[in-house]
Amino acid sequence: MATFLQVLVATPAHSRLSGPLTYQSEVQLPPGTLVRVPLGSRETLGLVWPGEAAPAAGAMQIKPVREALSEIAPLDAHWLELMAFAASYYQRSAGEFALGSLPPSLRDVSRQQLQRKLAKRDKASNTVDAPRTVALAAPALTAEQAQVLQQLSRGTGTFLLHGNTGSGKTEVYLRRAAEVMAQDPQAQVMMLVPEINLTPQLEERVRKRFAALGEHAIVSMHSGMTPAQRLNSWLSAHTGQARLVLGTRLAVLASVPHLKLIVVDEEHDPSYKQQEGARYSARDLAVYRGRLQSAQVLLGSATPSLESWHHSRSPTDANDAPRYVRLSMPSRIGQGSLPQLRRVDMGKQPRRTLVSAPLLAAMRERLGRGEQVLVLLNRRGYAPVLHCTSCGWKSECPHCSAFRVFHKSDRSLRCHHCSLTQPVPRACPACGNQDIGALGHGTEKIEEHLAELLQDTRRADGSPVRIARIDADSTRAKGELVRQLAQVHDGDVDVLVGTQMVAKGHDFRRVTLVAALNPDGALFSADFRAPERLFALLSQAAGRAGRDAQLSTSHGCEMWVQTFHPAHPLFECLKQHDVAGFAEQQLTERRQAGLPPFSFQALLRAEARTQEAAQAFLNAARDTGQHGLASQGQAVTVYPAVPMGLQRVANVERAQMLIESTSRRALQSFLNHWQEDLHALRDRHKSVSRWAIDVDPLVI
DNA sequence: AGCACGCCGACT
DNA sequence: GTCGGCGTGCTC
Repeated sequence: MATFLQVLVATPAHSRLSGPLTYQSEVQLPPGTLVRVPLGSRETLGLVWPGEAAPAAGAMQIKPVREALSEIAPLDAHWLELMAFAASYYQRSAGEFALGSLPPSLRDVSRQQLQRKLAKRDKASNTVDAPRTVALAAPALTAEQAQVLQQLSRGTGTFLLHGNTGSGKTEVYLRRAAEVMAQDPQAQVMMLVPEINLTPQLEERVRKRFAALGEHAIVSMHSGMTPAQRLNSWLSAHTGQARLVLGTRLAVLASVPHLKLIVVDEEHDPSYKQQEGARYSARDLAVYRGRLQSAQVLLGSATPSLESWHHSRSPTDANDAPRYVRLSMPSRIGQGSLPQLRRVDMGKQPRRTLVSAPLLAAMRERLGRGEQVLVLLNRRGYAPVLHCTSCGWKSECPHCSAFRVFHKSDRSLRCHHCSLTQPVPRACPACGNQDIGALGHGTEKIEEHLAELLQDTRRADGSPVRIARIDADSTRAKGELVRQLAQVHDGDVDVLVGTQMVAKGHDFRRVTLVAALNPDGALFSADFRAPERLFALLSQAAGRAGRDAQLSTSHGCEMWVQTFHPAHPLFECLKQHDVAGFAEQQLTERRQAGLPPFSFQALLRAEARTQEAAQAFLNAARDTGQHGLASQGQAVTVYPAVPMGLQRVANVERAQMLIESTSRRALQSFLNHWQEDLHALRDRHKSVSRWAIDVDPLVI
C-alpha cells in the first residue's frame, strides 16, 4: 500500500512552494532520505521531511517518488533540525536551506553515476584504524595554552578564546581537536575559517599534525572546490570517514553526524555572514549546532565581536551565568613583542599629504635594514572619481548610484558594483573640456606615489626598493594571490601596498612596519559597526608585524596610523592593546543607543524598477505589520522605508526598512507572522522584482 | 528557481 | 512561412 511523504525541494522562499510537497511511495522512507521526485516537467532532488503528509491537500494530483538514493544514509535528525531552525530563524524555506546545503553535484548526478562514484570511494579508502594518540610533533605548550586546554577539557558549551595575535590560538585548536578525537574513535571535528584564502595554510598545518589519521580523514569544504571535490568531501563527512572537516562558512551546514567540536577561527570576521540568498551567520549557527549536537564550540579571535564579548564572562567572575565562557591568552609566544602604535597628526601635515614625512623616514630606515613594510589603504584603483574642472562632471556610473573608479593601469573607468568598464574619455563627456582630474587616491596611486618617494632609497645590499600591490585587481587571475604572497615571503618585495585582504592571516615574517594611511572614515561613519571593524582591522594588521622574534627585538616593530584625530579613544585603546577597554566602551555606547547586542534587528529589502515602487511595497508591508504588532502587543518597531546606501545597482532601485526589538523572540515571532502578509502583498506590487528579509544584518 | 506556454519581429 | 525574444504562471 502506498504511503504519503512530505518532501522538500529546492525552492526559494518567495516562490509559492515554500512548504514541503506531498508524494507517494510504495515503501516507507525515513525522514532524511534523499529522493528523486518529478516536479512539473522535470525531475529534481528531494529530501524526505519529518511529519505526517495529508493526501487531500488541494485538488493537486499526488505523484509517486521516482527513486530513493538509498546508497546514501538518510541525513540524521540533528541535521534536519538544524535546517528547520536555520530556515525559520533566517526567514527562508526549509527546502532552500536543506537542498542548498547539499553539494550541488548531488542534484545533477544520476543514480548510476553516484553508485559508480561510491564504489570508487570504497576501493580508495584503505580504512585506517583510529589511532589512540593523534598528536604528533606538537610544540611544547605555554602555561596559558595549558590552562586554556584544561578549562576546555572540563567544560561543555560555548567558549570564547580571546588570544592576541601570536599567542598560539591555532595550537590550542589542534590540541583540543586531538583530545576530542582521541577520546572517541568516531568523534568528528569542524574547523571554520573566514576566507577561502586562509584554508590552504590551516589545512597544511592540520594535515601535518594529523597525518597519522590517514589522508582521507581530513577534508576541506569551500566554494573554490570543483563539484567532484565538494561531493567527495561531503560524503566523507556524512559517512563519518572524515574526522576533521575544515572549511569556510558553508561547511557549518554539512552533515557531520559525530560532531564533537566546532572551532570558529577569527569569529569576529564579517565573512561568516552570508550576504546573498539565505543570509545566515555561520558563527551563530555553529553555536546553535553545538548545543543541538552536544558538541563543544570554540570561538577564537584576537578582537572578538562585541556580540560574543557581551555574551561571555571569564570563568572567575561567577555572578550571572554567561552564555559563553571567556578564556584569555594575552601573551605573545617567543620574544616577538606587540608593535608600538605611532600616530601622525595629519592636521599638522601639509594639506593633501598622502604619505607624511615622519612615516616616510621610518619606512626608509626599515627598508635600509632589509626589513619589509606593509601599507594599507581601503580603496582599490587609482582614483575613486574622475572630475571635470570646468563643468563639474563626475564619473558616475550610468547604471548605479555610484562613481566609476579610474584604473590607471589599463586606463579604464570601472564601476565596482556592476562591473561596467569603459576607456577613460579624452575630454569631458559633458562639456568637451580637456582638463579632467582625478579626485582622491586608491592603491594604484599609492603604489605609484611610493615608487617616486622611494626611488632613491636603497636596500641593505644597495639595490633599489621593490614595491608590489595586492588587491582584488592584482589578484583577479587564478593563483595570482598565492604567487604574489610567495614573492613577499621570499623577500622579493620590500613594500607591499594593499587593501584589507592582505591584513588577514598571512604571516609576513620580515614585516616590521605596518601603516594605515587614511583610516579616519570609520571613526565617524553612519554605520555603527564601523569602529568595531576598524579596530579589528588595525589590530590584525598590526599583528602582521613583528612575527620574526629576532627582527622585532632588535629594532621593535611599529604600527603607523595617519589621522586627523590622533586623540580618538579608538587609537588610545589600540595603543594599549586594550581589547577589553575598547569593547566595554563600545558596548556602553551601544547600550545607550539601544543598538545590537542590546537590540535585535532585521531588514526587509525590496528591489524594483523605480525607487517609489520599492518603497511603496515596503511601506505597505509596514502597514500590514502594524496590525500584527497591535494584535500581539509586542515591542517591535518598524521604521519607514528608505533607499539603500547604494540606491541603484545595475539599473535596479533598492530600498530597505529596519525592524527592531529588544526581544529576539518578539522579533522572530513578528517576522514569522509577517511572511504571509508579504507573500500576499507581492501580488499587489507586481513591479517589485525581489524582496528578502535579512535577520541580524551586519550592514544597515 | 526552472521550465513551459504564449504571442510579436527578422531570417534560412 | 519559422526561429526566438522574454513576460506570466505553475510546479505535490
